[in-house]
Amino acid sequence: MLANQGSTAKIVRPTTLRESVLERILELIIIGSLKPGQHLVENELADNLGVSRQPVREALQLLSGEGWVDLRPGHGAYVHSPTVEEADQLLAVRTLLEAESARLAARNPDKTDISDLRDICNRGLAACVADDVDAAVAANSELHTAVVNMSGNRVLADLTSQVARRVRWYHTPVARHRGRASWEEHAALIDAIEAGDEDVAADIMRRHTEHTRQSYLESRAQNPVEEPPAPIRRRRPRAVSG
Amino acid sequence: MLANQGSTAKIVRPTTLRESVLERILELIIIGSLKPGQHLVENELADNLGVSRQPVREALQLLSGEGWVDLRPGHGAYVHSPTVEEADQLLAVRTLLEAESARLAARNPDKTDISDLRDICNRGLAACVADDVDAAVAANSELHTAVVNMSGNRVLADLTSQVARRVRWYHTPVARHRGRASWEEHAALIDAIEAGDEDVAADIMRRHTEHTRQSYLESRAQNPVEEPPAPIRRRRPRAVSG
DNA sequence: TTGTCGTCGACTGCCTACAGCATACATTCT
DNA sequence: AGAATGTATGCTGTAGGCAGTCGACGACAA
Repeated sequence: MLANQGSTAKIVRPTTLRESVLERILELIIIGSLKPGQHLVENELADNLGVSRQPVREALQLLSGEGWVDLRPGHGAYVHSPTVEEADQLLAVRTLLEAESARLAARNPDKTDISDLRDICNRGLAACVADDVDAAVAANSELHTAVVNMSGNRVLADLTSQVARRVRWYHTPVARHRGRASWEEHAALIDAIEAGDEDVAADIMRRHTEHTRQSYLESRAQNPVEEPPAPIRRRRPRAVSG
Repeated sequence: MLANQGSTAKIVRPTTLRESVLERILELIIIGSLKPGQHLVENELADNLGVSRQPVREALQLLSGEGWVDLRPGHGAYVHSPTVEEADQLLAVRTLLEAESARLAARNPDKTDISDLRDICNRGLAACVADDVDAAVAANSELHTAVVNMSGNRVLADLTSQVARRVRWYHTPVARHRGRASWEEHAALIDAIEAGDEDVAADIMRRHTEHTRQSYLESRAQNPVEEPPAPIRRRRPRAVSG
């Protein structure tokens, strides 16, 4: 189901400089060392990372493809900073995608997958009781990932991940952890998947992610971030066919 | 995410070389001059386009972000060639996204938008009757684009476009035009949107795109493409949070 | 004070060149 | 003959450098 990481290990990764630069910049963005809206000067990054500008440039291009940074031709790269509106739309789409994942997962539930889910759920609940926020967040993330992978639709999984990334949860930590109620919803979800109740599973997931969305929006309303002037992105519209 | 093209027109486009190279390569891919699975040698492209390798490289990186080409570190870029499985999954996701678009469009229908839809629909039907396949395909594309835009969710529109692009319809032209029945479905869809029938609109769109999916798959089953060895994509799994 | 112009600094975009692999072929050994 | 190894070639990855361009700041005029 999930690309088996085991076999991938066999492949010799020609771990290019560009890739490692990409990872490091990404890390800096995630931990918040590079703030949303910040201008990423190629020379600075190159110097700090001890490489030339070229790998940095290419890493930035790749990051833009994943929605982490925005490219303004002639101006350089800026850390992507989703507006409230965009975050709202992203979360709406996420709800849609994850609900479908839950539906597909329930369509042909797998015994081992289910038991994995239960393990994760138990760990998450334990972490929640122990007030270990980090562990709870990790388990939560793990669980959602497991469900989308169970859908069997890799495209769906990819898009979900992409969409979730672009929300930038880390800037509103409050929303990442809604406590015990969240885990009860998870448990109910697993039950529905195990029972093969497509509609129920989808509905639970939908409401669950909708809760998260509300949490996020409220959290963001309380901690308003100054919205930097929207970078001029030059996207060309492509027709939809069919 | 999709910049409004109207205001963009005013902005002086610092049309970089990389961007024009990107457009030209994209065109070559679309018209089929560069075939799926083909190895894109940077030097060749650079020579043919009369530029250096650098802009070509960067254009390829950007194209990889949009799913047009696959990058194999140390090997270069290859025109993306979706497997039947991937195309199937893409179309499944497209169904999901477009059905939601139709739902949202029906949630707050706009008079002028509706009349635009009808115009497009009439043109499409006329083209269909006149056996003008190109015009019919264009109208079809236009209509779907209009509906996703009516959803008011830019992220949704963007993702839909992205997903649709990755299917590569042009390699199975048969599936792009299902004739008159398709336009009757469109007409019904517009009625539902105008009436504000969310569920009906979503359902019509779902079945409509599902038809297209079936068409595509059958068409591809009849014209099997030799599947090139899957390039080793190095996707790093990212956690989903929330 | 406000609007306009010109200069300056900084950064990006692009080019050329070199180094490092990967693949394919030729060669040698068993 | 078959397998393993050496070699050659083509391509990618990276470095460094130059020119063009954008934005900011300050000077000058209304």
